[in-house]
Amino acid sequence: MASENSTETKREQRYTPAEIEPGWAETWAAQPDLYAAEPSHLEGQPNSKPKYYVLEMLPYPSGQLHMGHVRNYAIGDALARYMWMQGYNVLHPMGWDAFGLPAENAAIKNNTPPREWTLANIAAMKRQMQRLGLSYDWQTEITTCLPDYYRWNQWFFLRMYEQGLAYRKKSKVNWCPQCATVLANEQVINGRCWRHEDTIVEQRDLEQWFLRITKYADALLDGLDKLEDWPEKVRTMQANWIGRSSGATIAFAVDRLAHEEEGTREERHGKVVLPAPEGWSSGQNVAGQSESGLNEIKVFTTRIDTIYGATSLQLAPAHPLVTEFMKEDNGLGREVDKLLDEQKKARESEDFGAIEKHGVFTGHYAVNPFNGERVPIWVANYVLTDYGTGAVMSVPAHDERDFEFAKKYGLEVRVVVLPRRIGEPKETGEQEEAVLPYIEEDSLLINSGDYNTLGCEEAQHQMIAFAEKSGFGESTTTYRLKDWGVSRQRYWGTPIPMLYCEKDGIVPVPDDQLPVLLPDNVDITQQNGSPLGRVPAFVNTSCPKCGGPARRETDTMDTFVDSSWYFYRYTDSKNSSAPFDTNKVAYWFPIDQYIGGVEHAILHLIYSRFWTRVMKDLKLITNDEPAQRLFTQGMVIKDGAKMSKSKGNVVSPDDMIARYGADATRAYSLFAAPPDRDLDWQEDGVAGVSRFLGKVYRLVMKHADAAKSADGAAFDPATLKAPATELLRKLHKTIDKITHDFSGRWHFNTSIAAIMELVNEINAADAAMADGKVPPAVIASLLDNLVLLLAPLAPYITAELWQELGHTGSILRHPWPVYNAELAKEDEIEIPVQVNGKLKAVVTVPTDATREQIEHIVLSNEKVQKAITGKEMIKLIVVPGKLLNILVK
RNA sequence: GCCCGGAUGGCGAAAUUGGCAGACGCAGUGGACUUAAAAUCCAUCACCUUUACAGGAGUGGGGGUUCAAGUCCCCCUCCGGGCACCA
Repeated sequence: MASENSTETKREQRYTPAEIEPGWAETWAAQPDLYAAEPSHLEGQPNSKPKYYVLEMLPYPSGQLHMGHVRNYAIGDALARYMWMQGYNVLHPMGWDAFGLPAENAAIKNNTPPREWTLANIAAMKRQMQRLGLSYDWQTEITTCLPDYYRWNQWFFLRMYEQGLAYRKKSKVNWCPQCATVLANEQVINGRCWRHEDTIVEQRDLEQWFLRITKYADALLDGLDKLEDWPEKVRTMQANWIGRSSGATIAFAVDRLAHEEEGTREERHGKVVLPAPEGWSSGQNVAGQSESGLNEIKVFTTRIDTIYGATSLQLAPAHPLVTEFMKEDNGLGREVDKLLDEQKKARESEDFGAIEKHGVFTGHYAVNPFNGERVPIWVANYVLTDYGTGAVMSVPAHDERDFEFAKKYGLEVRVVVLPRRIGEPKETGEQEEAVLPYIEEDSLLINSGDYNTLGCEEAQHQMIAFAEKSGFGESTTTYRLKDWGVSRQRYWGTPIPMLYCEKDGIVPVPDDQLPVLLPDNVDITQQNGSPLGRVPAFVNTSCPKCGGPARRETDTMDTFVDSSWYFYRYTDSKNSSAPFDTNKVAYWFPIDQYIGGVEHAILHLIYSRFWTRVMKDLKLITNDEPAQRLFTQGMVIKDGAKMSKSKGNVVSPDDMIARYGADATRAYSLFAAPPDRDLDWQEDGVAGVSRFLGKVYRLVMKHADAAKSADGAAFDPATLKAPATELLRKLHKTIDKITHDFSGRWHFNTSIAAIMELVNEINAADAAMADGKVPPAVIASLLDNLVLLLAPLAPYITAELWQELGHTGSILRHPWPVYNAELAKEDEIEIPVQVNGKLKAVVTVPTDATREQIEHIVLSNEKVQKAITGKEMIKLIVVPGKLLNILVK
């Protein structure tokens, strides 16, 4: 009988997450208000709490959470729970980035409509999230593929159209043959599609809708400086992507007479800078002579100060003037075709930095407006068509690429800038060769007419001013950033709310006709353009202006439109008359903490910053930036590689939950590495964390009755003795540490390690607690606080134990433990003693010992004595509270 | 090529300001409990020499500053990520 009883007790105290967790998950799901924020209108009322908006990036509903999600959400959830316990009004929402190509692919493959497939996936993933015990307020949930969300995409698009920020143009665009659609520049990585690493993106001439993100290029770049709480890495990546560079555009007149004087192109192979022809003079207004635009070549340069050293011009093979020249010269045409081909190959190769420079002389000359010299015009494969003007002035002496090119083709290298330290310009040729190309800007000009002896920077100012005054040039800023192409020739996206009327041309859909609904039952194939174009009932409509027949735009929007503003919608997700209430956004924004993967550093994070600035200009919001702080967590890897189906190293969250429980799975993802670092998933480690949770469970269960017997009474610290004092000291040191971890570095791995230490120490005093040597009030304090400290990291077990400790109500609403410095104070500290820098002993001294007392204790220590006997003491270094170092000889 | 990370036991990692390197956990080894297993608990181990005591080396490599360096300075190697003929 007795033995059966004890078996019973043992079973009861065994930690079995499978018995604890599902019940709580159900309880929580049945309380929709549990994680709801207080409404923003309570702000300013007595007792109103400070707001805290913590957000994890919304997932694409693929159907399955992966460990990367789990890690991301475990971090956000821990923070949300901690902030609740700290008394904040927390907004912690979740939603679904539900448009996108995988739904269409699944539709083609499984014959399931994208909508059905997507909604089923959402339901499945939502169940997984609830099983993980994540504290989302599902009442604010958003699903971007539903009309009540995407109608606002259309609404914003119309506002941008009104502002001239959305426009249609024909241009070369990136086309992924796999996706059968156009891609934005941001979605092309090394010439390949961001979804299909092996697929080379083609260039196609198409008419497309663009959003004028370039208008905000300066604002987006300058704004980065204020985002101090964003990772440096992300800010750098965005700055590089925007790629601002300032310089000047200078027009060189084309002298098309030259070749008539001097034989064939090959014979004149442009090695020499010819003297200026009659009638050309420095500073001549060449722009005025141009009619077709083909009588001049505009070059963009950041180094106008080196223009006297320009010994040729280099045009991109696709430059209009080159096309012109090719018409007159078949030989040139063939060579240019080769260059074009090389450029295409370069775009498609893995590392296009390695391409060899080639070029061909056109046989024509242009005139340098500064010194009137004729310089040969070349075509070169390293000149890009779509950056700057598609033409550069080549200054071999002061540019690495130009130097390499000039050496190869025997073009003149003319030095026009010298380091300040070289006072004597007449260096020997060899020495000059050795330092070329010389690209430093902290230098002086030579061989540059009126500008000799000026510093580079000063020369740049003066030369630009002269060019502007003379009308052949101007100060120019260029960007690498291009406007955002948002048209997609796919079905599963937001219809672009535009019409084409024969009479009125492009006509926007009026607001009162929104949303333009995405039709169901569409035949999705990836041939012959947009699937919507094959739905007559969708395409054919009437013009709101003239009432005549009109055609709808059949392209849909890039899915990155959806995620550009979704976090605003959470604050007012049910609003049917506006995307959101401006006042609600004003209360919640900016997001206090945004958490997600670094892979969105350029895509989502730059688009949403752009959208925020547009919305501010539309007076919808008042914040400049969406998120105050950004955190990018590391990847979850397995066996040193990113988890992927093809590698067969995928660990399923469901599997982990089934075996170890959601708490252990989550806690392990926080314990195994600091959150910003990559995490190598080791199942033994999950088992270890599970063992730790079991220890906590048994510890609390064993002493819960003792704790409850205190009945809420406080203890008097003055009456306590060891081990109670020591346990309380450890407890308060742990409280201090974890509170710091949450507010600062987020090293939850060390937070959990600290709780492990605490548990180990309490366990070591198990006998004393069982014998009643520790007052019940102290036991209650230890266990209550232990559970509270663990609550943000392991919600299920702490909810269970909180109840077992006799508490009612959600542990989330219980205040975070308060650190008591008095209880944490040490009576004695251990001080390491070094002799000549080598550790010889560790001595224990009272915390309040004087320097003399410490020296006395140390010098009378046996081990120290042994180490210094017979030697002469030179110096004694005492670092109070830290260390003591004796130098002997 | 340029910019940002990183390199610490068999493994994941810790060391917040220059002050006991390796906390915490995993794995390993030995033991207790058990008919047995699971679960749990205790001990042990972290590299070299040594049975032990003890000693030595040691935070990717080389140099430097300092009483003292994983931490600061200089040079180099390797790994990860980003950018890349951007004029």
